[in-house]
Amino acid sequence: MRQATPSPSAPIPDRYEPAAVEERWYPEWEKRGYFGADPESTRPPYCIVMPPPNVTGSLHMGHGFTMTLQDILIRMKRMDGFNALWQPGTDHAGIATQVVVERQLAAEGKSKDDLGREEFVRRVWAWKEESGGTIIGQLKKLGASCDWSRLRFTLDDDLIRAVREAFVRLYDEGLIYRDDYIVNWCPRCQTVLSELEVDREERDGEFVYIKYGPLTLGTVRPETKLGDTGLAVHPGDQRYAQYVGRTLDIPSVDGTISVKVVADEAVDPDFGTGVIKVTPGHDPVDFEIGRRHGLPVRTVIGFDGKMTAAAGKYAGLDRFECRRRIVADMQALGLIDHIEPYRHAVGLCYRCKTVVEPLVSKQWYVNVKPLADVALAAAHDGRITIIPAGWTKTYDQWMENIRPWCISRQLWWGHRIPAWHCERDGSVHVSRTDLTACPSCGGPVRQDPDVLDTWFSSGLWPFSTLGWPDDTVELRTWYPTSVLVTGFDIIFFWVARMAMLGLHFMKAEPFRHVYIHALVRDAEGQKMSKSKGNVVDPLAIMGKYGTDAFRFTLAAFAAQGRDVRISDERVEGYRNFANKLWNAARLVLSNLDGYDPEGESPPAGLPGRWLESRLHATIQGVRAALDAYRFNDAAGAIYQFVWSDFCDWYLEIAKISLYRAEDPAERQRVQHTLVTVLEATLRLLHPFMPFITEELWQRLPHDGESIMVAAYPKASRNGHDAEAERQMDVLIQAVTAIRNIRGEMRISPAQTLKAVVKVAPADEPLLRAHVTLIETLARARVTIDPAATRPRASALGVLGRSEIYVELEGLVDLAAERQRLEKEIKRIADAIAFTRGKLARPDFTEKAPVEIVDKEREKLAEQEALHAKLVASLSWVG
RNA sequence: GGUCGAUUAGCUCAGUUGGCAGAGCACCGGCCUCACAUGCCGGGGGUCGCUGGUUCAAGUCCAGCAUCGACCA
Repeated sequence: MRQATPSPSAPIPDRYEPAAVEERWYPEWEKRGYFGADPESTRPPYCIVMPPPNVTGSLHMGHGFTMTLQDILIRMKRMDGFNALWQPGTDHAGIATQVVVERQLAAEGKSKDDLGREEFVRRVWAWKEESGGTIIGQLKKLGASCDWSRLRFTLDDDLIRAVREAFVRLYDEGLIYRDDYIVNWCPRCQTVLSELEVDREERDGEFVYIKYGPLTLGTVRPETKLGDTGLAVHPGDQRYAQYVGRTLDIPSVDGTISVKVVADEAVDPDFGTGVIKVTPGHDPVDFEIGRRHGLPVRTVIGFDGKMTAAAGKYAGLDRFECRRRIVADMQALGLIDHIEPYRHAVGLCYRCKTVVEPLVSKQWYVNVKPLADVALAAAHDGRITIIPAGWTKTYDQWMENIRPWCISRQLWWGHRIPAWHCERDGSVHVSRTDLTACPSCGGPVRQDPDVLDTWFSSGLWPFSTLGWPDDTVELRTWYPTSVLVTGFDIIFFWVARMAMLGLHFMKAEPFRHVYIHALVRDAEGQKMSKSKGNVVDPLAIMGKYGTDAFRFTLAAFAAQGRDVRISDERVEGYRNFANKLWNAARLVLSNLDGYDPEGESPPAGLPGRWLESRLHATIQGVRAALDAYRFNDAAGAIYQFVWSDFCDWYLEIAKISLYRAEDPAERQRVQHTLVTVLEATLRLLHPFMPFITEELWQRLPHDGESIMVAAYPKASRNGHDAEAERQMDVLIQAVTAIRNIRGEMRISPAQTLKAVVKVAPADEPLLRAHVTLIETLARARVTIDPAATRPRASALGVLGRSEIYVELEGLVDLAAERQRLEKEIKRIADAIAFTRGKLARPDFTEKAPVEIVDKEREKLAEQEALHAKLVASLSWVG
């Protein structure tokens, strides 16, 4: 081991100051090319494609969380010898981005139509150029080690080519088609929305019972009465059987309308009066009923949300105003039976919260059913594993009930649909290249005005970013990718689409694992939202406590299946952890004088062997946890090791050798243990806390140019040292026993105690060899004597078969010790009663495994011995 | 209405094959002990939501109930 990039002269502040360290190392890593992955490398591939954030967005907690987890995985795998690619990118986010720019225009008193399509799109690109770098810069603040040289944007030329290729192929395979169908329409955004883009919200409304000729029925949308073309009842409903098949002429608010009565299973006979009006033009369920029974579609609400000419005297009215007017008019005509208050779910545009209007229109669809079947199979035969497994069911249910995917959007920002309409013969032509004339008749053509659903391009992401449709070395190296890390909220939007399209075009799953994490919430468990004003800004947190503390907090709380609640207080705790590590390293670094990194490593003493054994267990635990995406377990194991094993115990022990350097060899071997264990710990922690670990690692003796490219620690074959752990356990117990007496007796730490150990023969060599350790850590003068008798006025500590007497003469009130003993006696007596009870039951002794029963007997014996000692010792303080 | 999840210390949460409940924070007591007061030492605190069942043994498995939440309709 050599000191590669030492900075021994630089003073080490006594607090960790993150800002300077972060600013120094990230550019350095980037400059040295550590983030770049080489497709020609012979190392085993590992790849994560980043779920692309909105190009014009900025980093929020959700990003911070998911990107931290991805960075932990990629850094760990990179260090572990994999050819690790973290593929970054951004999404054009069609509707979201368009809405933002429309708002900007509105602030200037303009609309997108004032500008025209070309100018508007230019304007969006300008906004993209202006704000597109923001989130990238923020990801760098977070320490994200993606290969920035491969950054992609969903509207890059090569990705546009991939989208066109995919569209044309699906079209040629007959999987893309156009259809007149009822869709969710946003009258504000002037576009169709997929089912997933509609948010449901409970609202108070009215359930209006209308007299409908001879019948009465209830509806929450009286205004759609103008579009009614039928009535429906349940086939088994005897009350209305006589009407089924008849056409009724119903006097209404604007003349008489004709409706046909049909019987359909979709009607719930127990809801309302059991009769529903059928408005195929404005309700998805009614549309289906209409199709089954041949009812005509009558559109009375237009794309602008206003009543159409077909609405007669109500034409031109806003749909909600029309509702009020119609109810009033019907009331006047005596057509209202009664009105009940009613709470029901309305559909809202997920971007602008306008109430969506179901409307019939011609749209482009993908018949995803055959793709879904394949995607479903892949999740069941082990090609795709979803973690935690519980989400598989959600994925299954969606795939099993999948409906045609509406992929056209009436937006201007996005991938224009590669279809051309002939203005002469009306034919439609789908093409990879732009058409200028109709291939069949040579007539003039114009391109379909619509753009594709954003998720169509994101669905290609795992392979389009790697060069598809070309057969690139990147694809051959990294596809299928290793894991997709994302939140449960986009399982349908994204995971499902990628699975379907990846399997379809690549004939292989896009990712082997899907790790689904939870949501980040505020300290009270509320979902963060701008309107609630409870948004916690990750950049503010990072600025206040440091990036490493922020990342570690997220990892430490990332228990599977549970949301993460973040608050300043929690991050502060891990800021303290970073500082603890910093100071531990400071202690080590300031005691390395005379240390020869190249020198022979002397065999470690007991504490060193113990520490190495603990490190070994920690490495095993961290690796196992990361392999299983149990980030909280991994973080917890390191935290515990650093703070408790390394700092609280080993460093305190090490000081004895370092400060009382009687024996240079002893000092040398302690230095060796300190350096090697700390160095390995830093590497183990690096994926979680990249900055502080690099900074400290560079100051320690080390091999290599950066911790980022150093090896991830491996658990050694014989790493577990059971004997060292057992022996150290005895010493720790001895120290703790004395400290406990001091604490309970409220004796000042400044007071050196006098203790006598009546040692059991088996422990005598151990305790004699390490008496200084006990004396120092317990602040006591300790005498080891197998034949010791108990001094007058002393406190008793029991240590296995040995006893420790702490002299209290003149130090404390003996009544306090008596109290302490009595408390202890009661505790043990309760435990004995419990164990005896267990052993007294024949069922237990006969049916439980022998080793369990033996363990209980052994325990009872120990408890009884301890009890006897404590009881006997009462007389010493009486 | 359907599906899934949650309910463990004052708070936030761990607890992977069933074998006498853990952490962090908060709290109480004692300490500025030469790495760290963003710290050190010691301590108190839980009938593991409720009711049954399986088992020698249940926080852990099964059933039902209650409360909360998410998703889907």
